[in-house]
Amino acid sequence: MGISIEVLQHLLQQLNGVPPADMAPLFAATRHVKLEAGETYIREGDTTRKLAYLEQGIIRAYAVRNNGEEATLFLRWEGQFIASHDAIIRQQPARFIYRALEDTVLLEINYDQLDQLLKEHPRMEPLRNYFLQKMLAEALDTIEAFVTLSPEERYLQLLDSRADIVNRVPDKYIASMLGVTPVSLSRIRKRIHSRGRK
Amino acid sequence: MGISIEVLQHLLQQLNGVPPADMAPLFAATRHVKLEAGETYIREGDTTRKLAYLEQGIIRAYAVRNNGEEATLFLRWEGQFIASHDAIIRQQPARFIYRALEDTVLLEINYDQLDQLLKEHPRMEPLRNYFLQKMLAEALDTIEAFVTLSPEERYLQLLDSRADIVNRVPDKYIASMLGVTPVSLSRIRKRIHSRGRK
DNA sequence: AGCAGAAATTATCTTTTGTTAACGTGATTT
DNA sequence: AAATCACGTTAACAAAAGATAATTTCTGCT
Repeated sequence: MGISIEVLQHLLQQLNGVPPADMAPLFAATRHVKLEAGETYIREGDTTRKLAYLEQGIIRAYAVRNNGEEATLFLRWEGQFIASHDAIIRQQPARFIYRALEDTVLLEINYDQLDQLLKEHPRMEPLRNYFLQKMLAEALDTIEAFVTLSPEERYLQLLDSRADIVNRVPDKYIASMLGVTPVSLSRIRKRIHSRGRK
Repeated sequence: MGISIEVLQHLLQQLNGVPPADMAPLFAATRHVKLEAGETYIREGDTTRKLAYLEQGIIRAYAVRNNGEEATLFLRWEGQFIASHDAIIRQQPARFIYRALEDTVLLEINYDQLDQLLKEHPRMEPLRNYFLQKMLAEALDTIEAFVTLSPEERYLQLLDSRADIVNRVPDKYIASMLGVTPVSLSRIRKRIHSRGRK
């Protein structure tokens, strides 16, 4: 089924006691976007400033390297926010590509519109803080994993915390997110299994 | 010498046209903190919510692993912001330690005070957005480097962009920030030099 | 200047990862 | 049903990194 819009509404209410009435103009500015599996949401060079809440599905953000290889930066799934970072944070064309791995439903808002809205309704600023902080916390967790854990440990951690996501996503994307090649991830899995059997 | 407070003031003015007069209460709530080289700014378990602007010096944030080893998450230097992430973002005791690598001068504000201030002066919200976005952008860059570059490439990139910082910081901290051991960084350096000579 | 401790390098050996290519397997298409 | 394609696994070898310890170099301090 996925996570309904009510969850988001509930979340926002909790944030800083923003009363539901105040949120009407916000939701009025949003729209639902449906992506098919494999469809691109944001492409390299895009300058549109989008912020979206994932109601259903998985989106993969990846960079294309000089040699043509793709490197997955992160995955986002239902209940998380996704934003065109470069455009929003740096006023710069997107360096990354955002593509749906499954059929995906987003609740999207144009960031410039949101900006305007927050100027008129400063009471809702906690919303912006909320997703910025959430994305920052996730990013710092990722960095922590890179400096404190081996690839194998990172994979085990991911399995532990998000086994459902790991099973929904092709291994090659998991591998590049962990900073290793698919071949290496395959060996890691083999090692884990052979140890588990003993 | 370091970067003076005027730079910060100037920065804030540019942010969203916050008039200087509005900033008086903000600066009234700040205080200068001086740290000696080696002094700890935030220790593991701390719950104080601090946000600081680095006027001079370098601070290292690191985690202590189960085996007692330290893993450097990041370095921050003059002109950057530093915040007790766990306390601010997650309302959670700090998992990381922040320690000055050199004599350091901070312009510090208590985050709860800032929160209060921003409620009274919503015009200054862009300040909060600014440092959140800046920290997020940096974190995403770090993640990008981890998934797209080898340790050697990450080191070269760091040398390229921040040679001054690399030279001010012991190699072992640089190494753990890059996700490798000091021994390995030493070999990387050797490889680079030997290639450079040819 | 000389000493002590920390930091960096080097050496040796083991483990892991990268690279390339071959092989199986399951899904999709025609 | 056959062919195709993408994905994961396996193999073989090269390159890099981890672990440990010895050694050298650097730094701070008295």
